[in-house]
Amino acid sequence: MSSSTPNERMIEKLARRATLDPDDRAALAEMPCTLRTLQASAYLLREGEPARLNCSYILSGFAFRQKLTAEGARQIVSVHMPGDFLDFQHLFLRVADHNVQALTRLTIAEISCEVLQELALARPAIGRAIWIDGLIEASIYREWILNVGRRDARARIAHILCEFAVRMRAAGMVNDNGYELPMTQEQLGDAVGLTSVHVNRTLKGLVADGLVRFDRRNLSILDWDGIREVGGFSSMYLHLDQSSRPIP
Amino acid sequence: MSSSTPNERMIEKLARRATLDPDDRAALAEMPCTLRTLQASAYLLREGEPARLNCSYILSGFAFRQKLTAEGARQIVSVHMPGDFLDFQHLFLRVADHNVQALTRLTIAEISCEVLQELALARPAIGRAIWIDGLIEASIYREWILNVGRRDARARIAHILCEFAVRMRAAGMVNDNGYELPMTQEQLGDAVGLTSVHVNRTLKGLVADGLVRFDRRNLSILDWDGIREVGGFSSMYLHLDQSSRPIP
DNA sequence: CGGCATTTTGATAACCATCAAGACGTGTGG
DNA sequence: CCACACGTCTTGATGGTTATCAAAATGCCG
Repeated sequence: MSSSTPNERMIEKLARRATLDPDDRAALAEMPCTLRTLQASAYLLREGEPARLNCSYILSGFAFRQKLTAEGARQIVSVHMPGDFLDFQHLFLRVADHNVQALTRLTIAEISCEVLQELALARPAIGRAIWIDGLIEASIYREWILNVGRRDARARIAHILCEFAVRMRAAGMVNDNGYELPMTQEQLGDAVGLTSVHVNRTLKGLVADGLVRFDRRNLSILDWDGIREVGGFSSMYLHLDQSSRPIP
Repeated sequence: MSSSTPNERMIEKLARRATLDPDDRAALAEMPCTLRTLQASAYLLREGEPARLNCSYILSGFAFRQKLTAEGARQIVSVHMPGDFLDFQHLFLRVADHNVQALTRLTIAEISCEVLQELALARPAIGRAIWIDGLIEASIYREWILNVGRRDARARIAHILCEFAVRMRAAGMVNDNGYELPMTQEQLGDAVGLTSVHVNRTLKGLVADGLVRFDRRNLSILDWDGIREVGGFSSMYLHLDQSSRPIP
């Protein structure tokens, strides 16, 4: 009943994925969770590790998923913001296939996998919402494969800046015209498959062309249509609205 | 009860994802389906299209998912073989965010989304198996992002050849030492973010080094340890065995 | 103020794309 | 059976994009 359990933000996000009735919300709100705070760059999960008994989502701060090649090159495969589930796939898989790391100082809520599974089973709308959330994450992965595989540096960076802008807005994290980009240029490079040096030059190109402004990690998009076109960005793959099919 | 409905192969694959009891299997086997055959390169689903009422999986042949940049460059984001679900995400999402195309002549079984959803709800083990299947697909997407983002041409191609070898074996599609690679070098390039010209040269390099043999689209791996090392391949991300966590 | 991470800039080289053209293979129709 | 057309594979030459190496400038935190 309490209107501000830590779970609120996560519930709101799930409610955007599927219709939750008041009982669903109450069940989620009452789900016991423990808060944990991590320093930037702390690992939440390591590749090869057995799945945890807990499952967590972000309360504040940012996190990312990452994999390494045998030679040690790093690729960031996703970036996560408040409300996002972090190790949700380990509800079902035995072994972690990638690393999850805090991007900034991070506060998460941990809930028991067992409790969440029971809830998903007992209340189909909740299971459905979590499932859909995972499907949308997969859609973002597909777009990232396209981004890294077939766009040049300028388009890649423009695209990821657009994606962040849209997702940040949906998460309520935009301040007037821009947003706080919580990544170094090296991390940005790791997310789009470029070196930090080339990210720096390309980013400066976008700034020089008047498409974005970028002061001390605060990014403002000055010409939305322009940057959208450079990046070939369309938000469809984020399935922000109408994400949920009507229940048959 | 009939032991050879078209659904058999799909059931076997799901059974590798989660434990299905005889009743689960029977329910899946009895699920009505209609067969459809498509020519190579026919579209099963187009980006932007509203979700279908049916959901399909492959009986024979190969298919792939694909996205295009605004400039028309193509990126293949996944390749699918017999037993794989093709438009499963549209159980829940309203709009297709990518294209699905036949790679070879393709036979699929179509089942009603409604029926499958009801089944997934009524029989948790089935819902669980389908869910896990999607989680593994997401894991493969993550590996592909790493592949295209951080490996050079030689490693990229070695890696995808390893992945196909392992998945083909799991799908029972290997003939003695090799497998039939159902892709042109141009399609291979679209899957790893390279041009067909560069795929050709790189492939020839792998052949010249005695790692693989490649005659008329039949690929044999001659030196498994060697090619695995070149590609930095480890099959962990495929979650082939022990994919399913024990039910708490 | 000093130390450290991050950003910035320059010079050079590697990798891969692009363009072009020929070879090979396969299916089709005369 | 041959001729032809078409897709795919192959090879060569060239250029552009991005990586690499190096070092200086900036910003940030203690």
